[in-house]
Parts: sequence; structure tokens; C-alpha cells
Amino acid sequence: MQISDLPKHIGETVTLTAWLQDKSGKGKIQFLKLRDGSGFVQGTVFKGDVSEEVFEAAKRLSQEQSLTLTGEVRADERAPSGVEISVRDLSPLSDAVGEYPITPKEHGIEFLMDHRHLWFRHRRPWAVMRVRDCVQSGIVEFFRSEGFTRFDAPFFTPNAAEGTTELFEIDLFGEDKAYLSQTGQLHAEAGALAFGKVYTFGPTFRAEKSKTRRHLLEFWMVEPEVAPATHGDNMDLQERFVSFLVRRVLSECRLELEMLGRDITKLEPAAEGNYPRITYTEALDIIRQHIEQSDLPDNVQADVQPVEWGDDFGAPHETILGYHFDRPVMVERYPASFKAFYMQPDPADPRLALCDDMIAPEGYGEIIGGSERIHDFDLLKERIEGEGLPLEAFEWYLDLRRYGSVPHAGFGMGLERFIAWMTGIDHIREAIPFPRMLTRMFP
RNA sequence: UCGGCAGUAGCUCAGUGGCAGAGCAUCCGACUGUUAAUCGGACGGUCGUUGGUUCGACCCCAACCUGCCGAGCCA
Repeated sequence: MQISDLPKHIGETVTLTAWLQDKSGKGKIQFLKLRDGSGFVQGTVFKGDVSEEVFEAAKRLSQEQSLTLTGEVRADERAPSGVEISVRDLSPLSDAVGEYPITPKEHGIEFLMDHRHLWFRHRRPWAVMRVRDCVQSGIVEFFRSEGFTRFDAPFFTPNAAEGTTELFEIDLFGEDKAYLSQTGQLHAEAGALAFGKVYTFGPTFRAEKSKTRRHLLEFWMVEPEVAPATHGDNMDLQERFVSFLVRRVLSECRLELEMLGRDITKLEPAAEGNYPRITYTEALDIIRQHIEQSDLPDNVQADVQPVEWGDDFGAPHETILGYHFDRPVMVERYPASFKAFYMQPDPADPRLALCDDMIAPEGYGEIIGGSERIHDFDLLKERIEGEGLPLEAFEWYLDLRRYGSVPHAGFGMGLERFIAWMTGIDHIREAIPFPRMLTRMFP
């Protein structure tokens, strides 16, 4: 029997294996806060209901000690899950624990992350990881239902895909160098031209010395790629994808969101779709308006820099855009000058790229970056050379344009950023089981 | 790399140029409805490191180390 099944067995006598999360004793009654991985429930041990030995055993239980117990499932309004167990019998499975590090009081983030391997047992990380699982399985389900083939990209790559970002270097037996992949996109393009619709889903690595709530050295990214597809098709797909995942989290993770204290009304608009689509130039106007009116939260106001047409947006600018809308906003057609070399130019204005970023509301920032890819052989070759990238390394990529090229497009979504937004946590290090950061490689 | 803040008991923190503190955790005791229970007792310290000022430094000064928050970069 699992704790999550108890509400279906009211009035029955059941046996559980569980851990003691916390206990409060009141002389002749012991309240046992129990957890078994599937959920949480309180067991009550009344002195008059059990033998002397069982009551003494209950009194001696310590936090995180494992035990089996038998008792009657009882509906109780005072219980958060609606049920309690009146314990009739119990016996410890492990020795008494003594001092367990994570006490029911408050702790600092550094301490909790040092004890990450134990922290999962507690409500907040437990709930976040359940949402992560829901999102991950939702990703697979969504793409399956849309006829995509999962097509995983290698982690070791020979070159910098985008040239700009720093890569982790791997020593290949002292002979050659390889790098940890920062994107699966180029390989996904090969898949798209063979299978039509593909996606990669796995960890990716960025050697940026970023120390913010939005960055990890190792994070998970899902990257769909579709051929043929236009920039507009790409944005349609993004909206269907994100709104699907939000709906899934809202319907399957109600309990988890409640445990996290997430304000669900803030997520409901994103479940509906109808995401606004604005151009870079329009976004610039919105940002400047807010800066001028000084109607921003203090922390944003303090960090924000003025922007000119042609500048990339910084994190505070994206935060401003996020707060401006009640659901994700897609900002499209950025100046090509600060975007990746493979992005298709806008035929209406070649200074712009046919790309978009999706910015989540409530300050969660950019969760998606996508674009239509250059399908013309000569233009792509010119761009690769223009970036100063080694042409030989990209011959295979150029082959995709050499043999039956079509317009195609795709995007990448950062899994942990999406989860952070869903769960309302303020740092993505809590959205992955064991975060890898500049200052965190342990446990 | 730059800017801001911090480091004192296992944890969260207070503190003053002159004996090192509280709450929680742990252990012992009391208590029949707790939700971070309450009450009484016990246990618990290299005050980040090194150097300097001083009769005397946890406190003042300098350097360094570590972490947190943010910027840049990005998902």
C-alpha cells in the first residue's frame, strides 16, 4: 500500500512502509509525520489503542527512521490530504537516526544544496522533481502526438556550433580535442531532412561563468527541428508545445503546485495559448516606455540599462517584457548582427533574422530561442566564412543544403527554466536533481 | 571578469575594544489533537584564514579564501 492510495481505502486496515518525517509527542499521543515517496500522511498513536511496547517504540522513533506500520485509514478534516492513519502496530526497520541534518527549521540554500541527496525527501524539492517528471514525460508525449521522431544528438562535438559561447574542452587521449555539446541543433537539422520532424532531448553544456538564477553549466534542452517549415510554422509549434505542457502540469500536478504555494491563476493564461507576437522593434518601444515611466520593481529598475535599436536585450529588459504580458510573449525578428550565423534573413528587411525568443511572464525570462535556418547553400557558406569558422568542419552541415535543401526551422527550450516558471521557484538550481554550477559540483 | 552583501554552536542568527549568547536540532523528563507544538533540564565554540594596531581583538585595519545576490553571456 502506498500513501497516495490511502484516500481510496478509508475504513480499511492497511500496512505501510514509510519514513518518519517529523514527530510531535503529547504524552499519551504521538503524531507521526510519515512519507513513503508517493506522498505524505500523518499517523496517530494513542496510548490506549496500542500495547505498551508499541507506544514506547513510537515514542523512540527519530526523524528519518524507517518503519512499517499497520493501522486504520480514517477521514479527517484536519489532515491536509484528508486522511490519517490510526496506528495499531508498528516496528522500526532501521536503527534510530540520532542527529539528522535537515531539521524542521529554516536552512540556508548552501546547506540544503550540500545535503541535496537528503533534501529530496522533503516536500519542496519532492514537489519540484515531480513537476519535472511531468514536464519531461509531457515533452515526449507532445512530440509523439505531433508525429515527431526522437533523434538524439551527440554530447561530444568537434566544433563550436555557434562560435560565440564558451565550450568545455575534452582531451581525447592527448591527440585531439573534443567539446561538450552546447546544442544539438545542427545534428537535429540532419535528422529533420531525413525524418521531417525530429527533436533532441538531453543535457547540454555551457562553459559560461554565469552566476545567476537562470544559469547552469549543465542543463537539459529539448530541440525540435522541422523540414519543411517556415518561421511562422515554428512559432505556431512553440505556442502549441508550451501551452500543452502548461495544461499538463496544471491538470496532473495540482497537489505539487499547492505544496509549493504556486499561484495557479498566474499560469492559467499560458494554458490558453494566444501568445502575443511582437517584433524586436515593438519590444524595444515597450521596454523604453517602462524605463521612462519608472514603473518597474526596484531590483529591475536598478539593473536596467538604456537600449538603442541594434542592441541585444539584457536580462532586465526581458524581465520588463515578461511583466508586461500575462502569458508568454514571442519576440521576433531581432537584428541579425547579434544572432547566430545560421539564421535565415528576413526577406522584408535583411538587417533582421527570422528568429524569435519566447519570454515567460513573472520575470522568468527567456525559455525558448528559435529560428528559421538558412537553406541556401551559397548564403550559408558565406556566413560560415564570415564568422571565421573552419569550413571543413561544416562541410557535412553544408551537405544538408547541397542535396535537396528546403526551408526548415526549429527551436530550443531550456527545461529547467520552464520548470522554474511552472513551480514558481526563484532559482533553476532547484529544477534539476543535482545542479552543476560554477560553485556547485557536489554531491 | 565586474559590482553589492555575508562568514560566530550541527542549523538559523544576535552580539560588544574587557567572562562567548538565543532559538531550533540531539539526549533526559512532563503533557491526549500536534501541524516549525509547549514547558523544565543537559550537551554543544579554532567567532572563515593570515598578518597588523592595542595592556587586551569575535569586535578596529589590511590582504586573502569561501559563499550568496546581481551584471555581462545565454536556454
